[in-house]
Amino acid sequence: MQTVDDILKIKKVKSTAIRTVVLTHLLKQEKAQSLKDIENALIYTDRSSIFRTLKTFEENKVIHSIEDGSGMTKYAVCAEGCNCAPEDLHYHFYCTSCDKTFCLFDVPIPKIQLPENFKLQQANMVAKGLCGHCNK
Amino acid sequence: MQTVDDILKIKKVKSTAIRTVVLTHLLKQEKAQSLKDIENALIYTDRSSIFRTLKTFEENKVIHSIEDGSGMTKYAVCAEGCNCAPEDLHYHFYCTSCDKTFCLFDVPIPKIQLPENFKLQQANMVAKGLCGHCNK
DNA sequence: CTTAGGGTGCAACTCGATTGCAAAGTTTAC
DNA sequence: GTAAACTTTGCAATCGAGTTGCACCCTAAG
Repeated sequence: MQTVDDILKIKKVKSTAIRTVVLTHLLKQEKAQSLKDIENALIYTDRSSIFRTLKTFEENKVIHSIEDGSGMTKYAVCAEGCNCAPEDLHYHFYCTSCDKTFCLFDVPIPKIQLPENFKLQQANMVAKGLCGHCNK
Repeated sequence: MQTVDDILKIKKVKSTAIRTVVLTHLLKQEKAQSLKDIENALIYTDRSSIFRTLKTFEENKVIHSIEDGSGMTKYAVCAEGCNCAPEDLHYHFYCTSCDKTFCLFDVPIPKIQLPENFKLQQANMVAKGLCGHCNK
């Protein structure tokens, strides 16, 4: 199993205290986290440092960001081997009740037939509704 | 063909000057419009009135909103008979070059196999890339 | 040790979204 | 027709996520 430092090394991101803490936290989550979630979860709090850490991670494909329509960008660790290319996409599910966003790795995204000449670069597929926990 | 007032009547939204102007404008567009787009396009400008008009339209299923990841919510007129239910969904395509959002009415959205107990209410499917015009 | 450069903390700012409130317009009851 | 009740509108102010400027710090190279 990869350690946090392994991941950073592989993705060529210098390991620092904040980065380790943030990545460790993200790895523990089953749901995508917003900047605020992270800020609240870690006793350490400096928005901008966490923000820049997330940007760095994103640029280096350590994590990917999700616009789930909640108004806050959420972040989740990329699966091993993910290049954040269209082929690596997966659906996200946003629960309108508990305000959590899940990565649905197991649900394949079909090829989208785009109009002529359109070029797909990436996609943001978010289904909304009630998660298993809230749908009772 | 439906007039603006017909649409408002069908959707049970009282017709007012602003509403007529905003809806007329939206009907003329081939791309989804942001609040700012509308503000700029109409000589008349009061952000909050347009904003509230859009909210009213959305609540009454006259238009639907799209989070295309550009940071601004975009709005487009619902197709006739649309109830904004999962069955009425369509993909959106956001062009990263010209910053425009298109509704891809012709591309069907396959049924998404959600995890057990999850309940789909709506979805926001945005593909990003280059539109036919920018991909040259 | 000294310097260069990236990383960090703090504070300030941007900008889309949203709200409070009073004025204007509309509808309803009498 | 008129007054009361409600809705819509315009303006100004606020909110909050995201972002940036800048000074300080820490590390690695010379």
